[in-house]
Amino acid sequence: MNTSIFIVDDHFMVIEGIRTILQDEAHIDWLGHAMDVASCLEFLSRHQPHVILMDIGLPDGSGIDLCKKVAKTYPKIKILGLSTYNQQSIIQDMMRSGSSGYLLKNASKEELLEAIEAVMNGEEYLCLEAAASFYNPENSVPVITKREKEILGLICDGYTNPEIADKLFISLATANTHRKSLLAKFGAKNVASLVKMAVENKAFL
Amino acid sequence: MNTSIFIVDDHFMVIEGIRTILQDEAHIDWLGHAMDVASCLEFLSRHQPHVILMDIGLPDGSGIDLCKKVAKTYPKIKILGLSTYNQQSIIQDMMRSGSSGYLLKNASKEELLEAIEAVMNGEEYLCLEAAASFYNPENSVPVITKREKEILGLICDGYTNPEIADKLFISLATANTHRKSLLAKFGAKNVASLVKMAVENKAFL
DNA sequence: CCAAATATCATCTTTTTGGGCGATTGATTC
DNA sequence: GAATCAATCGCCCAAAAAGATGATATTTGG
Repeated sequence: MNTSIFIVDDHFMVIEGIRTILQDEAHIDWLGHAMDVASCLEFLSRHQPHVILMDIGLPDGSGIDLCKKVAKTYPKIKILGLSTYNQQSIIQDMMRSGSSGYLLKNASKEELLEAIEAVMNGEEYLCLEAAASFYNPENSVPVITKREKEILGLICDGYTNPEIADKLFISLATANTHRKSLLAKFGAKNVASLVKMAVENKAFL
Repeated sequence: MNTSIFIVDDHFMVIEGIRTILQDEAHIDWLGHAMDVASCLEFLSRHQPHVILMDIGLPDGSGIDLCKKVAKTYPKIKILGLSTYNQQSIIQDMMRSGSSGYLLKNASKEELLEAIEAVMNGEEYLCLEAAASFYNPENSVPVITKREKEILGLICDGYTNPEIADKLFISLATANTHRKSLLAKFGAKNVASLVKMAVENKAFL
C-alpha cells in the first residue's frame, strides 16, 4: 500500500524541496501542504494522511502544540518533526508530544525516506545529527520543576529576586532558593550564563 | 541575456525547493550549489554566476564572512542573503558585508524572482517580512563598539567584572564602565535581560 | 586640525547576587 | 508508612552589580 504524506511548514522553499524529493517515489502519495496550524487542522478534518511532516515554528502557534493536538485527535497519524533547530530540548518536547521522529532540514533524501519508512513500521526515527546532539551531554538541559521554569522565565525577563517574590507572592528567601537551584541545576556560575543557556535552549517555554 | 544562479546552503531540502522553483524560468540558468564555504569558493574560482543565493549558517563558517570574501574577490557577483532568521542585526551585517538583498526562507516564488530581478538591475532588495522587522524598533539592536562587543561576549559567557578586567588587562572600573554602557545602550536593567537580548540577536558575534 | 567618539580610570553608596547551611509542610511514589 | 521531592521560609555574609558623577588619554572622522 502507498504511504500518504502531508506537510505543515511555513517555508515555501522547503515544501517545494520535499515535494520534488518525494515525487519520484512511486510508493508515496503527496496529499498537499499547509502553512499554518489552522489550515493544517482544517485539512485533517477532511483527510488523514499516514504521515505528517511537521515544522516546529509555525506563524500561528508552535509545532509542539499542534503535535499534541494531532496525536490526540488522530492517534493513527505518524508525525515527523522537521526543523532547522538541532536542540535537545525541542527534540525532546516533540517526541514527548507524540511525534514518532525528528528530521533536520539539512537531512538527505535517504534520511527522509528512511524516516518515513521507519515511522510507518511503528519505529521511532531520529536523523543522525539530531541523535548525535540528543546524546551529547553538551546540549543537555537539566530537569527543572514547573515552578523553577516559571522563575527562570522571570529571571530571563530581567526580574530581580525582590520583584519575583513580589510578583509570585512568595518570600524573598524562596525566590532566592529557586534562583540558586536553577544555577546549580544548569551548572551556571551566575545569571548571565544561566540566561544564555536558557535562551539558547528555550528552557523557559 | 539569461541570469545565472548559484546557491550556497547546507539544507538539501531548500536547495531542491529553489531549484524546482527556478527551473520553470526560461531566463534563469541554474549553475549548481555548494553546501559549505570551502566548496563555494572552489566553485567560484572556476565559474562566476550573476547571482549567489547565500545562506547565513554554513557548517564551516558564517555566511557573513563568505559574503565579505566574495564581495571583495568578485565584486560583480550579486549576493542575496537567505535565512530563516528574521533578525535585524543579521540582515544589517549581511547588507554591510556586501550583499545586495535579503530573503527569508518562507519567501514566495514571486519574492524570489523579484529579488533576483532587482539585484540584477543594481537595486537592493529586502523581502517583505525582513523589511518589516528591519524597521521595527522592537528588533533593533543598538550600535555598540568593538570593545563593547568583546565585553558583551564575555558577560554572556558568565565572566564577572573582575574576571573581565583580568582577562583584558584593564581596570575593574573600566570593565564596569563598559558593562554599564552596554546596559544603557540595550536599555536593559540588569545582565539577565541584557544577555537575553544579546543571545536572541546574536549581538556579540 | 578639531570635535566627537572611544577607551580608559576613579570614588562612593545601595541593592542584588551567590554561597553555605538548616528547616517545615504537603504531595507523590514506592 | 517511609522515603523522596517540591515548594516554602529563615539567617549570615562576602562578592558583585548597579546607579551616580567626574575625569583623562587616544582614536577617528569630517
